[in-house]
Amino acid sequence: MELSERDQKVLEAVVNDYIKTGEPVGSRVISKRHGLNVSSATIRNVMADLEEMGLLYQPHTSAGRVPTEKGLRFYLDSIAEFKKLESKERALIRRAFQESTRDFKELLRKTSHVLSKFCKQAAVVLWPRLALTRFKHIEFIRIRVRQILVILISRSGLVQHYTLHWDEDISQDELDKFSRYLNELLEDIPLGEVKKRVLNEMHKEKVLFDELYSRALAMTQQVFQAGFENSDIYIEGQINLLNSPEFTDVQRLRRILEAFEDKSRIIRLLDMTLNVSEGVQIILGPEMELKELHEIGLISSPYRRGDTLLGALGVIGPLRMDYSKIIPVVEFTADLLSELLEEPVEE
Amino acid sequence: MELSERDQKVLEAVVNDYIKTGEPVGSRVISKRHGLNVSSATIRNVMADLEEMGLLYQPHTSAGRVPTEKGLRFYLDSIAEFKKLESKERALIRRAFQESTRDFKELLRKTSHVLSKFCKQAAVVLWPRLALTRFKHIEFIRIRVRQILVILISRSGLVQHYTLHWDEDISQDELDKFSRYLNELLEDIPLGEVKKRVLNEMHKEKVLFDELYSRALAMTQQVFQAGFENSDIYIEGQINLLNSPEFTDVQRLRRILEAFEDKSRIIRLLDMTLNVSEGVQIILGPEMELKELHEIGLISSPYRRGDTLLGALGVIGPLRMDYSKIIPVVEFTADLLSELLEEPVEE
DNA sequence: CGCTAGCACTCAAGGGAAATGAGTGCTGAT
DNA sequence: ATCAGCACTCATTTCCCTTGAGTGCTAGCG
Repeated sequence: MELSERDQKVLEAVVNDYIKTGEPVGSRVISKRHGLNVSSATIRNVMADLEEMGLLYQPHTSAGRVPTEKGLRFYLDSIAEFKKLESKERALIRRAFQESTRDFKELLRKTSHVLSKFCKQAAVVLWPRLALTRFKHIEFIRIRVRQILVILISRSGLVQHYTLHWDEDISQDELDKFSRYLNELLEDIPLGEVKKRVLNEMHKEKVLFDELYSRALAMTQQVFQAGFENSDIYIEGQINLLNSPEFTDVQRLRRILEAFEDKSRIIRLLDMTLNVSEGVQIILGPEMELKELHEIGLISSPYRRGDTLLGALGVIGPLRMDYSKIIPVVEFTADLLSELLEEPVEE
Repeated sequence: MELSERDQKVLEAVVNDYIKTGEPVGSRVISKRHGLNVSSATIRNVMADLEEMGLLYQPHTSAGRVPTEKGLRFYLDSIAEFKKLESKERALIRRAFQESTRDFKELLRKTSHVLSKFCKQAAVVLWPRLALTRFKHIEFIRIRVRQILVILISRSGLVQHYTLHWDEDISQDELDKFSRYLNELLEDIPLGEVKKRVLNEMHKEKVLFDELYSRALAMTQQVFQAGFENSDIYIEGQINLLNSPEFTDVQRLRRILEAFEDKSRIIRLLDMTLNVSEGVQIILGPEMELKELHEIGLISSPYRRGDTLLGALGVIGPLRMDYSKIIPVVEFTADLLSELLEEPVEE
């Protein structure tokens, strides 16, 4: 698709005005407000062309134009240029993180809070993919007969736990031995490799004939099979969606919030973005499979530790949101979070 | 306030119809539908009386009557009789809990899910007051230099953790000693008494001169001071509020959801109910201090283990909700949760 | 040939008058 | 005491008209 400079300017103007006002924008406004020195009639011709290309759309004959999803996409991909976040804003966000503890969960929660506050939209933060974090510590606690609480801690301080039912009752003393054995065995390996390591170990001779070892391994196997899969997500600031006039219609709002309720979908959505790119991504509603979310957009970015992409964070808002503000915020926040997760060099 | 039998019947009819339809109810409907064999004119007279007493209210001259908060209160306290939940429903709720693990958090989350699903309103479940649960295990993990992850497990399997910054760096070996010492010291005492016990211990001679002990105690002191206070709450099904026509007005809805956003208020609210009574309580919006919540009602009940009231759960909905359904559900769910929390006798 | 001024046309949105109907209060009869 | 009947009130709905923003088209201009 080729657009002349002027065509692009007109499209840009339409998108910008539409994002600002939410109303269809007419030719007159554009010819007046924006620097193109042509009459409204000319703009109309251009707009008619853009409409033919499927970039604009007219709600009804006597209304102005609204960008289509295709138009928005084209604008975002080929026309708009997004700056880095201003240093003033950067400082503000940094400050918001200042007081927060270094507790992992707390940090993620804080992140979602900050994002939703600064972008005035709903924010999502995906938990790190467990498989990528490294083993630090495991502990088995006997809660009651045949019921064992398994606690897993990753090197970065992420705590996971899972309640396990076991066929026979095991004393706390023995469980302590399990812990000691496993803590040594699994030291510092990525959680994603635990299963493999355990399987390997199970076939070693010294283990095959040692009841304690093999039970410990069997238990670990089961726990990692069932227990620690759950990736989770923090969603915050859904109320902000109420700010947008497009969601004053309760039915629409309902559909969308319902989609949020089922977190697994959002998780999958964010998870997908992890495989695609390293930087900020924009996914427009109509590009998602979920038709409940057709009317919203997602701006997301992965966060990392070192070179591994751990998880993702993002902002969810109406298609008509302030990309020029939100994109830099998302970008910076992701960087900041990555920075905070960076392991300091041991002194 | 004294009401004749007939007056009560009329009030009841108004409340019931209003709850069902959400519209002001007129005299004609009442004289027809409900078993009182009097004409609408007579009903009108009765209604006029009830209005004078402040139990009913007329939005405008030619509209029917709506119960006032006072009227609703009177109805709930003195007129309505709530049955136990039907056994069919009971079985359904039991079933919903069937598959769930015995993991504490999972259980609470499940509870909020079940409540919101069965009552078709928003549900809240307050975490147990930590102070009332008993000590099971504490563990200190060195995450990085001068940063220690403290994990606390209560006897019922509730896991809490907190990231602690400590002035000097302590090796994992030493931390393990801390754990062993404290696990013995604090065995099985209620968490609310930990601080006292620690303080006591600090003054004992054998501790005063032992560096390890006193450091461990100091650390515990600090953790329990700052870390484990946070009571939390699960809120689920807020979307259900959108079902009620009274909240299709976005502004109202906004106010209410905003109040939800700040969980601490809701926590305080539920926490208060814990001190009042043992059974189901109904708090009507106007009775709360928070004027944001004037338009909603809360039906809550404590849950317990044995004889101690641990926490509370409840349903939040419009003032006009189906009390006759929800009250029994809340009551039963609280009982069921208490039952599930019951510690089985050790075999 | 590209641009523009001008004009007729379209259509959503706003506003006001009239119709509708649910519900009341009061009165006089039973 | 209770009720039938009637006049009255007032929110809600419906309809129609006006308004104004915006378009497409065409003829004329540089």
